[in-house]
Amino acid sequence: MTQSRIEKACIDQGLKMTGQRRTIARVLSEATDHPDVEELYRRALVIDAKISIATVYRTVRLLEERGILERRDFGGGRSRYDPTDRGHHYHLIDVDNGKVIEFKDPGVEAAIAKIAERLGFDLVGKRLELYGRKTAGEQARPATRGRAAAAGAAPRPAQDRGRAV
Amino acid sequence: MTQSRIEKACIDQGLKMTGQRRTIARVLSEATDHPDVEELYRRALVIDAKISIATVYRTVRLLEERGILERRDFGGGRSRYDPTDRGHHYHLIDVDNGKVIEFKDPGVEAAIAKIAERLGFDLVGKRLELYGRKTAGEQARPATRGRAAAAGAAPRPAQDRGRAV
DNA sequence: GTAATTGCAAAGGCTTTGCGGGCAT
DNA sequence: ATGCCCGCAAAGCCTTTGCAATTAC
Repeated sequence: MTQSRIEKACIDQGLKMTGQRRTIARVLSEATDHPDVEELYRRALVIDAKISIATVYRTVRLLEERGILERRDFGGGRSRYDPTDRGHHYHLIDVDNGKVIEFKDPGVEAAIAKIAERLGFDLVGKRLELYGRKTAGEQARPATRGRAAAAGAAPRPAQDRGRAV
Repeated sequence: MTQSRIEKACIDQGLKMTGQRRTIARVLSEATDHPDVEELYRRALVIDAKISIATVYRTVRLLEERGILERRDFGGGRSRYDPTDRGHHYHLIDVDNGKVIEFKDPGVEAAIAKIAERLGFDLVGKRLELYGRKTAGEQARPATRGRAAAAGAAPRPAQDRGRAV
């Protein structure tokens, strides 16, 4: 079995590679969405039936501190994770199905830089999230919700009344 | 005693005005920052020494549902509240002291609209937050931290390792 | 060999909620 | 009068943590 993308990043960072970390690294490497810890745990369980969720929490935190992961908060009370090596991008969340679309845009980039300068600040971080629904005409059928769709696309948990915009 | 700005909004919404709601409405009307529930509770206690924090939670939630307040999440695990009648704006958080600066900008506004159109979405919400520090030269002295500064400007709680960007 | 890591379960922080009594309309 | 609201304390949810056993280097 070849070494996963994130595992390589861990090794580059000099992290001690345990079986659990390798498992989590693999799950993260294979993900194309923005899973939360619970979902990472579920996926990890498939590979290692006795991994603990505490380990998942500890690992994502470690990876975040090492700059391998970025923690995101799309509302809903749970943090979601995004491998840094996917490059800088923003997110558009489809409110009908929770799907997250990534995008870049030099226009906003420029506008943001100008704002920071105008206000006299050096940016250390920025967050831009758009929430919307497909424009009528190409409206997606709000998928029949038998079982919650693959997480990362899951409808918001009860705790969330709407979203903090 | 004249009726506060937020109290008027509550009445317009047909809400039953209890003493506690009037208190919270007043606190919200007088705030110029983005307090969290704990801070609202502290301020409300000055006016009504026996108000309960549960009531504050219930009230901000109600006001949010009625569109009188907007819930914001600047990281740190607590929601912060922003009266809707202040108008649409974005936020720049000074990472050195937690202060929140509000701003508007037609440039980003336009860029965002263009992005939504390009992706084929109708926006129902958006979030833009910038995190930065004052540009060197006009660098603010990182205030001596005896007691936590007025909340809404409080340094992030321990739970927060950095910020979900 | 030794310091770091893991699993488990308990604890923590923020928020919600069940319940009996009280209050606005 | 009565349905909504309040305070209290307990519970819920996500996340962290203490501890003893285990593991990577």
